[in-house]
Amino acid sequence: MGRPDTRKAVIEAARRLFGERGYTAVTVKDVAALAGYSPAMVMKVMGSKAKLFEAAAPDVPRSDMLDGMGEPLGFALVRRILRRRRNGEAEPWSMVAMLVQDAPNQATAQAELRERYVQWMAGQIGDDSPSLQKSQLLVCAVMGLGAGTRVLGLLEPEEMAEEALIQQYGAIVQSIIDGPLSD
Amino acid sequence: MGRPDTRKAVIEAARRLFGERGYTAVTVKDVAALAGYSPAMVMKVMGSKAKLFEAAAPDVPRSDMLDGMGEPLGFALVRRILRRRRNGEAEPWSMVAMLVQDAPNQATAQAELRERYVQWMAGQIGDDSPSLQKSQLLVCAVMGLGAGTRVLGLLEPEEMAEEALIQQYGAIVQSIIDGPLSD
DNA sequence: ATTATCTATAGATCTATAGATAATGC
DNA sequence: ATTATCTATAGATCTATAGATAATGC
Repeated sequence: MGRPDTRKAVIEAARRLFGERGYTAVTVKDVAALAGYSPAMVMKVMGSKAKLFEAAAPDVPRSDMLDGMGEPLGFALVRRILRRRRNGEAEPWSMVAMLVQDAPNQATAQAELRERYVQWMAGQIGDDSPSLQKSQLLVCAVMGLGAGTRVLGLLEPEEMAEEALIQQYGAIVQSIIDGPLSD
Repeated sequence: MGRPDTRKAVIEAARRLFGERGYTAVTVKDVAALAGYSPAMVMKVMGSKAKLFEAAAPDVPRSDMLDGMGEPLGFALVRRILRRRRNGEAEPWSMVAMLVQDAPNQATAQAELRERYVQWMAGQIGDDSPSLQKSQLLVCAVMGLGAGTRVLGLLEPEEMAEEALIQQYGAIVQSIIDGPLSD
């Protein structure tokens, strides 16, 4: 039922749309159209819309932990969010909450996304024994900036210069990283 | 068409439900049931579900800026969020993003909620000339904690002691308030 | 012959409206 | 007589399935 390619294309289309609009606002028809198939085909290869959602858990922010080096992580994280805003790119951090709240199975989505984002953050810190507390605090702070800027439209460049924002909010994020916490 | 009381009861029920689940997940039938009327009555007094949503813009966090005094605002904000979690109460800060993203008219909802929350925060600071930058940064930081704890389930008491969290995240929030910014 | 894909449609919701009934005020 | 409220239902979507057709492999 469906070549592996079909399945892959469907999941990829779903990942993109769910990541942009959440679960409910995206219809099977939308996903099918983007993938270039009929809605029936999507159902056949995935079984249900809920299963499609689970298979298409949206991307963690790009693992480009490489770029922006030379700058401490806290500042780099903020800078990347503002760069995405400037370029009109999607902002994963602004969608996390909606993806959980709108998911067909909230508990599953919460566990999945929570784990994913916290672990990703721990990996970014790159300590020998990265503190889970630190990672979770960072997720809060970064998610707040993502949602504030992209969902509420706060801190637009006219209201606060990008560089000033990077310095101030970056310092906050960095202070969590440099903080004295351990598990 | 509907006594003023009816309208009030409907809006109150809607405010509660929308504040808990967002727009799409709440049906006119749900609101009607909670208010004690038929769905048709809700439609008659409000015109449409979208108009009902606009009339029922969810509450800003309780204007209990009074309590918790003796403690600086930054810590008090964090403390209140954790108290609501402990008591199983609704967390407005965790719903802001979803309310905007899921609204029938995103632009309207964004403008309305943005203004509301930023102004509320400015009022909390209580400076003679409260900085809008500060308020917006605070909204980001506080919203991040609300969403992180209540939507993603981060920083549960077993993972980080409440008081320690208040001290650390509270210090962050407070540092924004005490910071050198001005508009 | 089997697998991939589509068309057509059932069944479930949901918003919104039309028209009937019940309650209230004069 | 007018206002408040309900029942019944139209019309629009949406997910999911059944069954038909087209493509592929032997």
